[in-house]
Amino acid sequence: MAEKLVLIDGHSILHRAYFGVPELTNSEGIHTNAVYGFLNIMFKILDEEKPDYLIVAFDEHAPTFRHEVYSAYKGTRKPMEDALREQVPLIKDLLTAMGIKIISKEGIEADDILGTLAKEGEREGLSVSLVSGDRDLLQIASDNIKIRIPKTKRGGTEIEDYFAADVKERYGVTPGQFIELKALMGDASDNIPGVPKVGEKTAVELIKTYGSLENIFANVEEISKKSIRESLKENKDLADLSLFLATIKTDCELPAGPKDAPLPALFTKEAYMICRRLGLKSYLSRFDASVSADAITEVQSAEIKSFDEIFADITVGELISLSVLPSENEFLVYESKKDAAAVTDISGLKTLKDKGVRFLCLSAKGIYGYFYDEENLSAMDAVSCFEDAAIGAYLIDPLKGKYPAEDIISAYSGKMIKSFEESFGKCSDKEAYLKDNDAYKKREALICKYLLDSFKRIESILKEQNMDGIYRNMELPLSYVLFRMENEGIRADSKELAAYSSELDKTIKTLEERIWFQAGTEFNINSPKQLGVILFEQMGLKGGKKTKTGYSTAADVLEKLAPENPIIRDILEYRTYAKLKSTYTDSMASYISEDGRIHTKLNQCVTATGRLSSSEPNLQNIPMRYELGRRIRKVFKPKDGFVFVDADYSQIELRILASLAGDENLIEAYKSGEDIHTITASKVFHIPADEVDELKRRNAKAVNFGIVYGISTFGLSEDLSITKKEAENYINEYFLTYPGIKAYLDRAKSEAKEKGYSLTAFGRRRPIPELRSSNFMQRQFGERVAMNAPVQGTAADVIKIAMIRVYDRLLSEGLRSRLILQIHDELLVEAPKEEETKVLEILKTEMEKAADMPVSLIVSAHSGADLYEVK
DNA sequence: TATTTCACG
DNA sequence: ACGTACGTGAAATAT
Repeated sequence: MAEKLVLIDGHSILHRAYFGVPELTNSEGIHTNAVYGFLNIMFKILDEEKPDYLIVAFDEHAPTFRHEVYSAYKGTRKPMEDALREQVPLIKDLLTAMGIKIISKEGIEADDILGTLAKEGEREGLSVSLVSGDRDLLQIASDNIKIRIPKTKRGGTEIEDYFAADVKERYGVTPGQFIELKALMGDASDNIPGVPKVGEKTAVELIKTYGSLENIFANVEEISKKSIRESLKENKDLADLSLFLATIKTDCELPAGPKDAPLPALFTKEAYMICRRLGLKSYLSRFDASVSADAITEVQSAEIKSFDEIFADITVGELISLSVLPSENEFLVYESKKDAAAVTDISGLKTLKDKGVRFLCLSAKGIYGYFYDEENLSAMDAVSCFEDAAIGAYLIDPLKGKYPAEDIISAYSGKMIKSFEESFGKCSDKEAYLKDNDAYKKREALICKYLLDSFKRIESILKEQNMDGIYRNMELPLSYVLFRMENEGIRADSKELAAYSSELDKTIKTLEERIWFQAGTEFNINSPKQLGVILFEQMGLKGGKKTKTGYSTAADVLEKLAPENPIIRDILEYRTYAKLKSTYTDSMASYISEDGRIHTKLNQCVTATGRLSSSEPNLQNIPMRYELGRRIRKVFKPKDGFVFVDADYSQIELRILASLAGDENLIEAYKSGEDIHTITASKVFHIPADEVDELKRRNAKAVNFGIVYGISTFGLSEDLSITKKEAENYINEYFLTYPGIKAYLDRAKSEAKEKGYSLTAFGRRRPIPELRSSNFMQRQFGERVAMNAPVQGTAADVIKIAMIRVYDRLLSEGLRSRLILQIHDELLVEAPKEEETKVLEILKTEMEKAADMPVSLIVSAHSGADLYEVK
């Protein structure tokens, strides 16, 4: 086997990567998408080829990316974006740190460097792979030189490979003729003029007939089409020039040859440091443990000189270590651990708290349990000695979704902490603590020290951004309320769940048989892939490809096919039953704990808008809309002697929108107390309210909803199964009816564009980086987000305030009723029967007065004997 | 691990 | 010419 040489066209691949990978920045805000994409492509090639030699070629002067030349020529495209430009030195540094040979030379284009190296490698008996995004390089292809063109398809990188024969097959010309082809047809992006009037088709035909440019001109009189003939004769010099320009040189003087560039070790300490700084986490795992350990130790040993002095380890039970900083003894830093559940002795902690020690936590919700066994404090009082760095970091950047210590520290103190896995491998906290106690403590000490620094920074940023109030008066006390709610849980009847499950199972079996019979074969109905093949290939139903992997079999697609074949109805029904069984009966049962209750997690630092989320299990998506699923709700019951009291806001988001926008017509419509969708229909369709029929009301309702989502004609037309034209009319009429809404949405967009984020009425931020994306789709998405986030976010703020107030009132009035769930615009309380009336009043009052706005908030509350009854 | 589908607000 | 309504989480299958 011949030795292998891989050549990479540096700028071209970086350029491809930049446009192929969505915006990506590290904690310092440096763009890294192109670097990341470059590495993806490079490592894919290296893993595949395992070459013996590797060279990356760059143009000496970076900025002349092809489309910039194009812009000078045609004036239609933007100059290279800064976000791409700034990544050129980054990738060069990283490649250098990896020991990879980079060749660039004043006065020589990267194309020519690559051409020269490829031919030289071939002469030296190497098999050559030349990686570029630029098809010009195809002229270099031979039997030993493979041109590899990566394409960033959705779902990953695919590489097109061209040996000489492949070029011939694909383009019908040899690699050598490829140059002549280009000389004839020209290439705007390369400033190659070509011959006027000769386009791709003509050029291919000419080359196929005559073989070469020279031969074409020798026989130019034979050419039948007059305009082409004349143009060729007139522009021979242009053709010659184009040929010269299009030809890649293969005889340049270069500082090094292929054999001067043996594949280096790549995963060096220096490279590790750069990957870390750039936040290229997925590449860190490729580094040898010893390399990363070396790199980090260098940094950290400089920070912690005598860690025994500042580190004390309070072992609670045998599992938990808490890191304390005696030098700042008013603050104890606590990182909550998964194993924390096993803690038994909490006296040490309580003593510290009584002494006035304050606790900085990463999830305070997870540790309140060590301090409070009685409920006798208001939410605000309960959190008075706690801080939560994760909540702070979430408020500053709610898009991350996760706030581990290492990330917070690197973002707000600039220090680096090795990830747990890097330090201890794949194991639990407990295992690491036992196995390598010294290292474990040392790491805790570092986290402790830096987390405190980080939090100081977080506090000052919150203040700068006017979110200190939200942090201290809303989120922090809420974390305590959530702790109480999670603890309380909701009772679920496992017997009824099991009974319903087997009932569903019967129907599933029946439907399964029927579907298999109709399909004529047994297959997995749950597999969209198999189902797609059955429906669209075997049964010949007409379905457009909709997903990136194949046919879409989503409900809305199938719904349209329902009249075609009865199997569709059965499949849809099967899906409904299967979903109910797998998600809502079988799995729900596994979450019932010993107390007979389900303790969902109410996540406070997950959503981009400020809403809560619920998981393990998700109790915010228990079926409701259809009777079949809704029946599941009967298994959720209050404990004996109690009832459920449930209260929900009526159209909170639309009311908030009306208020934020200050639209007089919509505000007035709400003040009238009449049905808002009917009023809207009446105004939009210019008919009296009593002539609004079911359909018109439904359409108006859809527009109302659409507006809140950041309406698009497409979305509305899909939702209502109407044409885009009709949808557009609806929207236009809507905006004429409520001009204040239109003005507000425009303002929301432009302000968010200017600032880079949107704000709720309470000052919560949502950054919208998509608004500055170079991708049209992304920008459009950003605009919808800018319209929706203030509305959804303000609603989230309002109910959070309500939750704290409801919690406090239940407590201050000495009631035994407890908040147990929040479902975005709805609160559920478990109340002793005798407190039912009182709780109905408390919920309605506290929720309605949680915010005072031009359109008042209306809450309807009901009680019932199970979750089915209360709604 | 990613994708598809679908439950909710 | 694209390919879309906003916000979630979970299960199942495919990779």
